[in-house]
Amino acid sequence: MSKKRDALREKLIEAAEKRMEINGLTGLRARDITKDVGCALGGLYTAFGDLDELVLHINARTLDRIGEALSAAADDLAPKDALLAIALEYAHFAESNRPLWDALFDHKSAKGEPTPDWFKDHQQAVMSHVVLPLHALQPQLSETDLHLRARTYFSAIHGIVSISLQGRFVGLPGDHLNAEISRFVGYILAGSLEPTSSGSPT
Amino acid sequence: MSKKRDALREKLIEAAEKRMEINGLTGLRARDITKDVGCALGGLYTAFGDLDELVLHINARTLDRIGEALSAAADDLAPKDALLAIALEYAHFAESNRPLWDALFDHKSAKGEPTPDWFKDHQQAVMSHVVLPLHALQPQLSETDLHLRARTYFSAIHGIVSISLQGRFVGLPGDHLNAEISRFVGYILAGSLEPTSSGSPT
DNA sequence: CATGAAAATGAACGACGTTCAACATTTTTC
DNA sequence: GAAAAATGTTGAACGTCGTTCATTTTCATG
Repeated sequence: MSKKRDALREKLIEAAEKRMEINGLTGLRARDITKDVGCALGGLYTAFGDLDELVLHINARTLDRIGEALSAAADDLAPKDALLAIALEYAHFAESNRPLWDALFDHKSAKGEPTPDWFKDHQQAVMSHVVLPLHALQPQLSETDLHLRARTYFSAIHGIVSISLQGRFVGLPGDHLNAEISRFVGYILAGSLEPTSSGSPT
Repeated sequence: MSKKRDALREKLIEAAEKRMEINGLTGLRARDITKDVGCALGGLYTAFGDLDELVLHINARTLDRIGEALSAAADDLAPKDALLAIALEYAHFAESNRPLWDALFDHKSAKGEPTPDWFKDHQQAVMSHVVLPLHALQPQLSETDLHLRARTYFSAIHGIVSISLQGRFVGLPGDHLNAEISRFVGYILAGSLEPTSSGSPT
């Protein structure tokens, strides 16, 4: 029933992803993609409701790749080492997959549509690689707090990588990224494990 | 000689900024702006080379406002308190100026043009509010290292704020932002001042 | 007032995402 | 297997956008 349809969807995602790896998110044209696939322009709108929806599928794939990369990097490591390895691997992935990684955060759905649940699952899968070592380090945390801390840690690393890679911010040598991350993670781990720092800082 | 021209530029920036506060960066139309100002569509291109260039001027204004806000927040505080206050104020500014703040990071020049120097100056001015207390805390740092650490600190806070505000990431209560920032800054300050953590972490 | 340079104008252009009436194909029905 | 209904595919056409540029208007100067 939907065998052909699914095949077309897959081919479109593949072609669009290939285009995006070269020209980035802003260089993605419906006409180019459909030409690559060999279907009519309108065909894209029988497979997806939107060009945004197609991008969402590409981004889901990218999230999965990030998840695999983080998983491999943290494999077998002790919790603290895992957190550092994840941060460094995240930076490495971003560097070596710039257009795809950029699209992950540059893309905003034109209409006000909220992020679909199936996409959030892919995000969650990435986040789980931070949750695991964090849980090992701080087993007393509630589920909610654990996820809050994981998101905060991930967000901070993401910010460092993000602003470093988009060199448009005030020029500073960009190859110090790994060193900055290592030092920064060191600070966090040292600070968060201080038994005296349990009070709220003011 | 260029009095009228400068007046038009100013009116265009003002009108565009007002539009952006309501409809965001993606809702910015050359036709709307010029209609608001009362000039012809082409008039925008006698004042600016580009719509992107106009956005750059709005963003420069936003950076200046952030600088003022951070300055006021850190006023008179001890270095460690200043760093926390800056982080919290940055989050507060982002929350209460969403469209303008979003544009600051969503905007990418369509062509490959690098960020102009005059714009980097505005960025630098913001960063200087992090550099100052950091220098007080770690006076032994070289100029380069100082700016690297400042950018890393700013980037991390930015990442936390950024991912928290764009709620599309896996749903977690958003009003914990301040608490997360406070805790996180506490970690960094505690960890970075540990005399035993001078070795490279592994 | 005449003149020429500078600024302003808005119709026109090309590129884009999206739509939809027409056409083609597959499935169902008898 | 033919006819009919449902479904899938097509690409010309539409509306919107940023941008251009031949033309007109403005205005300081001789």
